[in-house]
Amino acid sequence: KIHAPIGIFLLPAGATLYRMGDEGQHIHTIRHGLVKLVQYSPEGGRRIVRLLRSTDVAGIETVLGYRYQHDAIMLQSTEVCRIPVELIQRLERDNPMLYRELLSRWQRALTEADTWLTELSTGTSRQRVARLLLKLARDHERHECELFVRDDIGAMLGLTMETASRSIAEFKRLRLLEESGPNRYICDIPALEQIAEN
Amino acid sequence: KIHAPIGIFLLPAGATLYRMGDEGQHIHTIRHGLVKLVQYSPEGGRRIVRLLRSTDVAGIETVLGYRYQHDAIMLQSTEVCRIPVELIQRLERDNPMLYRELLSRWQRALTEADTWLTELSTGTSRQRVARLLLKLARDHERHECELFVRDDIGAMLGLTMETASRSIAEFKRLRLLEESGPNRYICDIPALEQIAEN
DNA sequence: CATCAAAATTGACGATTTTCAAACGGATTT
DNA sequence: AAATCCGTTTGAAAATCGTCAATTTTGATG
Repeated sequence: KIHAPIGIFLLPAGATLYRMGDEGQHIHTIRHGLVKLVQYSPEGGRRIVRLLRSTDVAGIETVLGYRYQHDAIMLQSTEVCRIPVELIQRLERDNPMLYRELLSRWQRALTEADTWLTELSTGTSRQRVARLLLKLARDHERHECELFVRDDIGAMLGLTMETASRSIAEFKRLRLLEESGPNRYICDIPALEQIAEN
Repeated sequence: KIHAPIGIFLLPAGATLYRMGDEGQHIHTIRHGLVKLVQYSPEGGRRIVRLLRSTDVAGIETVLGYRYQHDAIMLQSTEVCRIPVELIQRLERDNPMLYRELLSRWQRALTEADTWLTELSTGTSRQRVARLLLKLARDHERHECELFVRDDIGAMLGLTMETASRSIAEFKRLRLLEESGPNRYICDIPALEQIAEN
């Protein structure tokens, strides 16, 4: 029925979907892959505030006419669906059910943001890294997770790259992480949970 | 037209509006005052993830049928307006404009959450405290702000009470904060900005 | 396979923060 | 006035983290 202006794109790791401050005319749903939302503080700090995965939405703020509030950058090869804002606004009239679904994505983003604060921005570096690993590996079958460059891990947890690296290296030595590919690890969930709460 | 089930309440500092995990049937708009949203991590951590002020909304998650995701506790004597969820859902049909306004509050909460991450959860303790003070005092005429118990300041910034206290005490000694009442201070904005970015 | 560049790790040191304890101050109660 | 309570401030030692530099590892490429 409405197929005209929607586009589906496959973006490689490292590609930029949009930049903070851009005026956007599209929202994007993630079909598969992984996207980071990066925000910069006026003082020049850089922080990754969220990760987006399958069914998450990037750039909803444009529906209300705001500029994009983050850089959206692919962490993995990612397929995104681009939807014009006008379409969403028509949706509000024509398909309340689907619109409501959109709202729930909004709330999901908010929940994620809060979790990020309570779980990934408090505690020692070891605890934060453990919680991030759990977050990434828990639902994944085989408890496998693909890690990012240490720099990004630092930006997610409010730590320096070196501190993040030390924790990860320590986990590897303790055999809580078993390498299963390039930057892929199988996690010892119970042991990491132990560290996360202790 | 629809005056029946809406209520306006004046709650004293320390009062609880709702608790994390409660099934709510109401959203609340803040008319004046100050509310903290507190979230607890499974590991037992406690973090204040947002402050709500005039025109902010508390508990929108109930519109989607979710349980409250935070404790909502008054930091000052606060007047709130309680609106039943069904009313909101009727609003979706009957008054799209007002409904759209609600969405924008949703987005505002999300923006706040992200700011909290990038500005109040990174940097040294001194920087974080300075940024919090700026946040509280900037728009306020006379650059006055009312502080909270140190414990709460710690929970907002991801620091211990003692560290927060040390920064504040230091600012007082440097005369960047001049006491103007019980727990009220007039802030030296430029000096705090200097500290915030340095 | 050799080479190169980028990323990860490690070490050493200094700065910051936490921890635990004690002292302090103001307000209220006895 | 003394005692008590509650929150703040301060002190000192220990733990943690950041910084800077050097080294190793990894992955890509010729």
